[in-house]
Amino acid sequence: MATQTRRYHHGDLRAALLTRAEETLRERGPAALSLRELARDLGVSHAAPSRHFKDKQALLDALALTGFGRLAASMAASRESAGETFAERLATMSRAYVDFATANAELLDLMYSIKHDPQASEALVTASQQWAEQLVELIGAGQRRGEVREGPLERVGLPIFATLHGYASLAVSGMLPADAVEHGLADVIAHMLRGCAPDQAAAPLVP
Amino acid sequence: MATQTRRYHHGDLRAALLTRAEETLRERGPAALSLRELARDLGVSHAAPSRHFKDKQALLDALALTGFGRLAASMAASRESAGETFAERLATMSRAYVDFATANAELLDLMYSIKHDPQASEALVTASQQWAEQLVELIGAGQRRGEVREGPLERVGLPIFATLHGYASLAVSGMLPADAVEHGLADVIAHMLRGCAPDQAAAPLVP
DNA sequence: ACCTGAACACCGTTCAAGT
DNA sequence: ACCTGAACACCGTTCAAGT
Repeated sequence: MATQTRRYHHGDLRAALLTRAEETLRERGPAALSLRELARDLGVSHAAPSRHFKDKQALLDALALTGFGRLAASMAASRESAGETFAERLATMSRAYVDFATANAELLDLMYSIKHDPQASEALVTASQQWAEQLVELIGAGQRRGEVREGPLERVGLPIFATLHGYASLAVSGMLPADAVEHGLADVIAHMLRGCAPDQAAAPLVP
Repeated sequence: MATQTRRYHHGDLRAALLTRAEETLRERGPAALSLRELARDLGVSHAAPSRHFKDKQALLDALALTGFGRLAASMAASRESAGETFAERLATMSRAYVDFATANAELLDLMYSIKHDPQASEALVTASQQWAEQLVELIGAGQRRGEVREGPLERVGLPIFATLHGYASLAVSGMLPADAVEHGLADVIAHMLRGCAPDQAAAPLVP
């Protein structure tokens, strides 16, 4: 498709690049992401993106950063609608995480793959830990209510953290049939509750 | 190995490509993997690899396949040295999985990232499920011993599966300090045991 | 059968020059 | 300040031709 009028200055090239990159990632996967194609799609020269991202990795990092931001926001939002008990609130938060993961499968992969990179920016590393902190707060509240067993927050939280992340990861990588994701999540939540219930007390079941 | 005594320029290019590719993956990450560089390293023309792998993806698939094979083998080997009780055997298998993951971080990523691809070969998909089946067998044996609660194997197994996979995944992606991996694993195993203990019975602790 | 060498259509990155 | 256009050094893939 031949371009017609091309504005010299793009209105907000940086934001446009990120938006388009996420679309491409979602629709055609990470291998199909190319700076040159992005520039072409936005009607800009192939060198223009370098004004906003020093290289391709910088664009991927920025994309991951927005992902972590949206994940944390949707988990925070889920707290508003959550119930009173630890079981209800854990279930709500778990659903928020798994929903985000299935709705943003390729992005989630990008978000976590970036972290092997020792070059990863400070901002990215802290952003990646933000959703875990919401879970940690939840567990602390559960302990205060006597619904979660005693112990250091990280030690009680780590297995919950791993379970949730692992389940989302299985769902995202297609190891779970798509129609089994919602159903399996209930079993996973029940497992997490049993695992962190106070001794000698049956964990409350999810509704 | 069916060897031809006669060779043109290289003895076993296919195997050499896979070996070298894994070294590069481990040392310089997936982005640094290039067929042309591989060919250069092995002293062969850049078109030679296409005789053995129809394209780059085919080489990555083959690499992932060897990975799943080795993972399944090392989990199977861990069964030999495992104890009698479900708790001991679960702990041994979990360690085998996490050890493989940390020793082959980039490869593990490749193994799972390949599966979003609907093009993934039949062989790859079945190989990716093989280690899970060993875990399923273990759980079945645990149920027969009365050490794991009743229920369909997939439903009881899925949370264990998710937890183990998630923990390895956290360790691999660097979200866990490297020196915390071994220590955290004990908590994770204890959590799994509590989560699948029969009702009204305390789960045995790992040694 | 296995490999070479050239060719093609892409990349990411850099930089002097334009507006 | 923001972008262009050319240049450079890479890619993956294909294919006629060599051995």
